Amino acid sequence: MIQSVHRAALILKELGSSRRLGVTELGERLGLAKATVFGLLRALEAEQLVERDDEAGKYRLGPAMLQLGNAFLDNHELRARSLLWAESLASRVEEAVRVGVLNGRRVLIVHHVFRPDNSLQILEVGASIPWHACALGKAMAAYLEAERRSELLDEDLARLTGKTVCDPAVLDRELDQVARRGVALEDQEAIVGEAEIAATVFNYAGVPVGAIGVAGPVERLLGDGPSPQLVAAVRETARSLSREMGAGRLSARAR
Amino acid sequence: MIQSVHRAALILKELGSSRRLGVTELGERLGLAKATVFGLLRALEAEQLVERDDEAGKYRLGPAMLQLGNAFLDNHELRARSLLWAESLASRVEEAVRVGVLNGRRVLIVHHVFRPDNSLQILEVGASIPWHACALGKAMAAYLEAERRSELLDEDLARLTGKTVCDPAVLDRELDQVARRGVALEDQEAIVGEAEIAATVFNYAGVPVGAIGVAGPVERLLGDGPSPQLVAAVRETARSLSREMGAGRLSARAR
DNA sequence: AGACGGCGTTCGGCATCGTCGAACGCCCCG
DNA sequence: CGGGGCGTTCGACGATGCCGAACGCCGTCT
Repeated sequence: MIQSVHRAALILKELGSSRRLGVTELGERLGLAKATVFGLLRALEAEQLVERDDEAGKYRLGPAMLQLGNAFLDNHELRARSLLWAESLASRVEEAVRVGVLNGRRVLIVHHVFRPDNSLQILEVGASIPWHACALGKAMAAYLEAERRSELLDEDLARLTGKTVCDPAVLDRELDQVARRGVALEDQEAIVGEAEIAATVFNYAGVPVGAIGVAGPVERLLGDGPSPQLVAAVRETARSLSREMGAGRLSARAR
Repeated sequence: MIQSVHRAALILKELGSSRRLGVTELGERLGLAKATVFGLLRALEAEQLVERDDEAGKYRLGPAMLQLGNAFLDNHELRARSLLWAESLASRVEEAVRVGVLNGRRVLIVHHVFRPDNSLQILEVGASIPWHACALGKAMAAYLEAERRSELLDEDLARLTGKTVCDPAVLDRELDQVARRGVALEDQEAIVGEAEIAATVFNYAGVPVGAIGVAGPVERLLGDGPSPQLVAAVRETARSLSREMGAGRLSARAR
């Protein structure tokens, strides 16, 4: 649908995962004539969505991309509403807090508060993680309708560490448990040594729209069993956020 | 050039500055038939560059936008090389550090290290500031070739605060002074109470490719004249970064 | 309760617009 | 000095995306 737009998007995604590429290489990867790729690049360049590397005429993503990515965040309702809650959760439990949404088979981090201890941490906003390898993803998956859930379970569940759960049956049972407990856990399933405790955020209609959770060293979060205070804090924050999402919508409707 | 790509980009930019819009409104703003806009939106939606609001069928930017914005940062050479320098500058002077590049008539912040004092700060990465209202912008403008500089000086120099310098002649003289001193200053020209000290980053060819600077409360940065330690720290950091940018390119060439 | 207006959406025909292969000029390398 | 790789230009063909008009849905006004 709209060939040229589709192809332009393919080029952007290709450039996004490759630092810089030339016209010829892009043409080969996408199976397009050089002239076609060139035309598309020229158009994207005029929009600053793409820019030319100083030398060698190669292309990379352009600054407009960053501005639009930021605009996405600014317009994101869940993110906007979670800013204060995430901040207060982080200072309450003294751990990093992440907020994510489900995007296909991955969780996209839309907000991230550093652990308040002055240590050097990298910002994860914009990162995307396989849903089955983080507590945020499991928290959302647990409340999806059956059909969508089995879609997620059916396909490639990549192994990221020795502890990643890749068996659909095991994951399925885990999701049931998550739904019962109201929190999802993750024990070094994405990064060795790192764990996460997360809970689901719902909108006014009871549909999961995201998740919020605490991430940190496994010994502090899951020492012997998940820390009860952390679980309680995460659950309460998620519930407050859900209420706010619902209240927002309802008051908007009342207008 | 490539009408549909251009129009798609216009839609994205329009959505970026409006939270959410409907087909009709977009059509009006861009002077396009509804059906045309709809087709473009459908294509963009398939790429996740745009998503539909749950109710009311309005559209907003999609999650792929955030991923691409992040990919831009990951691929950004100046940003990558500035990470460590910015961190060490921030802890040395105990103030926030910003790194920016010139994008048209604005400075795009590509990296931002918080002031290390646990205060609540908002991340400015992705923000774009009129070049004449920040030290980063003036640091770059001062070293542009004459033609490009006068382009920047010629047009709308918006007033953001009472202290914003909007007179081209005054700015022109200030830029000469920046070039002589090797640092640019900004005194509450963007935000009342906030000042900045910045220096230019050059590539191997001596072309300004960005700037790095310290931002903070005016009394700490410019108390009575710019703090000499800060100026020295900023200058040294910018020079180190420049050397690294140059070295990177030269070694790449030597291959 | 009914009609209206506004919305997002579908349809189909026309001509525009993007696509492609081939050829060009440039640079680097042998 | 010749070759091969690159990004770029050209021109002609025809697929493709554009548009105006019509549809169906919802909320509102009377």
